Amino acid sequence: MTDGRSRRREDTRQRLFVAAVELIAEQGFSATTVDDIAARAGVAKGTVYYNFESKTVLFEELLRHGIGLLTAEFRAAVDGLPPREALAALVRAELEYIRRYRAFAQLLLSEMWRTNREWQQTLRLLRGEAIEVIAETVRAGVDSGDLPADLDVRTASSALFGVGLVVAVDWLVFQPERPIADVQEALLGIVRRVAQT
Amino acid sequence: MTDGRSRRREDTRQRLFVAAVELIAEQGFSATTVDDIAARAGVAKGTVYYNFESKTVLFEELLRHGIGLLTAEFRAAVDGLPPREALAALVRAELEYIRRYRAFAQLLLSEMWRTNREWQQTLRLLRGEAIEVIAETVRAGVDSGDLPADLDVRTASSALFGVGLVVAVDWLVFQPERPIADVQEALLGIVRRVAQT
DNA sequence: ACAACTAAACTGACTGGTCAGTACAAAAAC
DNA sequence: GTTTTTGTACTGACCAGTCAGTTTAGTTGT
Repeated sequence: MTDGRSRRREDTRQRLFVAAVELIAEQGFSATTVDDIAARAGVAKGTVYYNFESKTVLFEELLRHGIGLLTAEFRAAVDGLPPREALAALVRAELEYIRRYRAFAQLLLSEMWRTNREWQQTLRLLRGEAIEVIAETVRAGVDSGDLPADLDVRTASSALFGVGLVVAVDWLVFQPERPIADVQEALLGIVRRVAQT
Repeated sequence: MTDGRSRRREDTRQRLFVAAVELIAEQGFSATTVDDIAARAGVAKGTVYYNFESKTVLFEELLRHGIGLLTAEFRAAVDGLPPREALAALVRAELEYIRRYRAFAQLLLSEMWRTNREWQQTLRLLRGEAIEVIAETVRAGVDSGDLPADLDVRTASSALFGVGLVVAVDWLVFQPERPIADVQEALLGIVRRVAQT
């Protein structure tokens, strides 16, 4: 069961993910070479190809892994909460996630709105899954009258997702000395005002 | 003065800018080749190097050109207006700009928060110039009491800039069938609520 | 206990292709 | 007659992906 081989392999994959996410966040997918990733992970280039079909597949699995985690945290955050509290919980969860997986968030922000890339379809799908959690919450709030009736669910959801991302990453990149708690405060304040019926 | 030669050259440079901005918006800087840019501009590769020192310099001048235009429109928009109206005018100007230079906005969103790229310093500087115009307006509003006193000028300004960018580009990429006027409406509503004293 | 065996995991030199940048003679535009 | 553009060919660096060989972890036989 606890096979040392598969544990070792999972470890290598994890190290490759970490190396790849950092480098791609800094430089972008195309500017990051497989040799770079291997070197930063402390493995040989061949190991990358033993563990992943190709550079693109490595990136796609990385996206799946990262966004999957985010979606899970979204689901856990809203669980059982009434709409307006759930909305605040979502903002908190998103920022907490960005704080923890800073490089991944930066990568997401940079690659999210690209077109004409082979992995674009994958990213679009995953983005949809994460936003769907937000959309469910917003929809419930609008239906129950807890949120303004004229709120467009699809728009509000994707805006909320994007805004959290951009504000947090901007803060991390351009004003890193500030505590993330301040961003959370500011964003919560904005969301609360906008959510007023 | 109106030298036909320099006008012609300016024309070529312009065509190269347009080709480059479209390709880089779609694929990113590294994935875009000089041959691609030349081909899309309908120009020989040598012409690119006759007009620009290198691929990187072409991109830097492109950034300067594009953000310079945006900054100018910001300045024109706020000219003489009282703070709260100036703020609304800024949002309108930003969205109008994004509508007109869609590809450039997309490019900006993708490259803005990168680190470790040779042109990053240039971009950071230019971003500062554009945001400074917003910051002046916000500062004036806070000083005169037209905007909430507890508003952090630097944060609010960069947030406003980034949010406009992300919401507009998100709309353009994921819901292109919708009229941009809707985004403007939504954003203005949000900004108005947040700006309430 | 431990040596022999096996398959999984990993290595790194190598290949084939791509791309930024160069060179330059001839042509076109002004 | 000067500036700008073209077209083509070339170079050298770089890089994704391959593969034959090596190491490691677990298994089997004694």
